[in-house]
Amino acid sequence: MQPRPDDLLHCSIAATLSLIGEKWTILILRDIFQGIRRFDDFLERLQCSPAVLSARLKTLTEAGILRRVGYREPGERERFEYRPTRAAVELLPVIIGLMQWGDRHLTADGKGPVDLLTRSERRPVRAALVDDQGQLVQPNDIEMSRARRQAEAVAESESTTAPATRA
Amino acid sequence: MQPRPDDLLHCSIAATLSLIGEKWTILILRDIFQGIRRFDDFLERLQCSPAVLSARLKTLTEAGILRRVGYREPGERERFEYRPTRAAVELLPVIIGLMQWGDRHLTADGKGPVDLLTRSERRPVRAALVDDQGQLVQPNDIEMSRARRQAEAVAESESTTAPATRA
DNA sequence: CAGTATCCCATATGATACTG
DNA sequence: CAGTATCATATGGGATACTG
Repeated sequence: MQPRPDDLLHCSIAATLSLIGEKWTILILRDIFQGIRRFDDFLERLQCSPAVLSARLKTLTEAGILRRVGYREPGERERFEYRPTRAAVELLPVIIGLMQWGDRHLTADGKGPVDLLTRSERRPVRAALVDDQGQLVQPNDIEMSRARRQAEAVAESESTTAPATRA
Repeated sequence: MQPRPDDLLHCSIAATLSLIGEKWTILILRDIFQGIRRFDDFLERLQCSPAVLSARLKTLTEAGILRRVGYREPGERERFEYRPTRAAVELLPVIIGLMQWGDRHLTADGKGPVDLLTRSERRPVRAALVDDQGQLVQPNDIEMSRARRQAEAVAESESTTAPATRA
């Protein structure tokens, strides 16, 4: 998915989507977080063509989101698997956020077919917004505005404030 | 973006993507959260064709993510604007998650062009994973597994556990 | 198993003109 | 302003065959 070049420079949302916004990419990451590691296993779960899968895995690997790791089981030839990197893990709020939204808004009972629990204490997990102290933030207490960094005191005529979140 | 029908039923991630996974949809929501409300303003910022914008706004409205509201300024004819609903606000972890990932991984200095602050105390905001008590959860403390509800005690031969998050 | 290479097609999109 | 209509094009993706 390629937005206009201008957006790629000026908007991290567009830039990220240009990397992981293709049709199958997020579903590959979903599978990764469910433990899928090998080409044929992805293929079976996604039901996409191997060419597409190959291309997406390559993009994800080049972006540093997956690592391609060779391994060899005793007596077997070398195989490869794809593992999540830290950059992949940092996409979890996005992926879990998508899942949670679908659970709430697109199912009859508001519950989805996949559970998320902490390993340690088996507590339910959800994506949320927090401040720099880890305290939950109410969504309509948020203001999204253009950052003002160094040399940007220029072009002051344009409005830089933003009305922001209000349902 | 239409994944295979099977996924729509069994995966909330795929289901949500089928609604908001199109090329411009998330960028429309980005603009919504920056206060954009009117057709021509979206058009100018997105630089997409009016037909596409129209279609996406329709999808978002039908999905209950936006509301189309008529208004009339004194002496003017009726105009329309699009406002976020609660369902839109619940997508913020996804949108902010995308932005935050791009800020961290796709910029030189790790900082993006948009700031997120709480209105009340002007603290930085980020997307994160929390448990049911609002406590932060470490990403690799998470286990994603098929929920076991009512009649699913069948088909026990298949492995239902998942290795999950490990970089 | 783990991919790559082709071919073809559906459709999303860009460009543009038009309407109330 | 707020869209709808039309047309040409690009490209993502499905199907399938092939390779080390």
